[in-house]
Amino acid sequence: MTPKQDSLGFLVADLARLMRRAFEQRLQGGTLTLAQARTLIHVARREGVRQIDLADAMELQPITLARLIDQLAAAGLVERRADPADRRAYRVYLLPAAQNELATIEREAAAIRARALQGLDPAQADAALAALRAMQGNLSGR
Amino acid sequence: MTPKQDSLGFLVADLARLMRRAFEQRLQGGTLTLAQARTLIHVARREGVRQIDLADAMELQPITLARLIDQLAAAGLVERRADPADRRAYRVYLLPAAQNELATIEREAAAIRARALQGLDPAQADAALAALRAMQGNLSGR
DNA sequence: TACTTATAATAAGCATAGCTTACTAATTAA
DNA sequence: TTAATTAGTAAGCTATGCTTATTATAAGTA
Repeated sequence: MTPKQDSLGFLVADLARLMRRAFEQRLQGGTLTLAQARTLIHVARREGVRQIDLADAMELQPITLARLIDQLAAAGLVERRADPADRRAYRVYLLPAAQNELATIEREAAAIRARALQGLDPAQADAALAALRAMQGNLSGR
Repeated sequence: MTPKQDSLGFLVADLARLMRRAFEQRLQGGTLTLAQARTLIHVARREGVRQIDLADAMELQPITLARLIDQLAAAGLVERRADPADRRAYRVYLLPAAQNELATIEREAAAIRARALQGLDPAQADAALAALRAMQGNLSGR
């Protein structure tokens, strides 16, 4: 209705809420929340990573990540193995059950992505994604 | 570091978190949270609106909005006035103190926006905003 | 008119996602 | 060998939003 002149931040927050809602609806009955799914994907991308490095890559506080790993471990999707080189640290690995979940996540994410990008031509969509990544870079770190 | 091939949903969620963090840092010492600020802006845009209509416009559940209005009212920024035509309903109005807050919100939002869009040329930034709005439209309501 | 259904707001209570602060155990540096 | 740093966790808080149920009022229908 209203053209919504939300400034960037509010627009992004809005969009994140809409996407989260869509994702949760699609994963209903599934085991994972959005944050857990995101974590699982990151683990898959860098198996054997230490928690501290994963927290850094995901831009979360270590304790926040520790809880997420707890949940994934409780769900039988990942496991912690002692780091042979540092007795303080764990390394995080996927368990076999994770493959199914990863496939589901990617499928549902693709569906939402398709719906969100409806009506945008591919070049426009690519440009938008690139711009989003640039913004992410601008705001992260520091 | 990593080029981050996050799929759209995760990317947007990520960006929302980064922006929220930036906003909270900037409003530190101020009175408002992000959701409260968003609500205040919407009230300013449609003063005298009924809660149910505001909830609809903001795509929130009525109870969620009611709480936000509670908080803004407690902070002395808005007030509920009985709807003369419907004794079940309230209409929401700004109080004078809101002007200051609105100015602050817009200033800080502009600063974050500038930082996020650093390095993007204006056409690229405009295209990205348009794409975001299109996605918002695609995912909202239906 | 009387009855039923729908609507505006709220109450109670929960879930998700993240944080700060404080602690333990182990590592590294002085 | 002490001092400082680091990896992980515990406890508990905040912010944001939800579901379900309740109350009061409006509006439609028999």
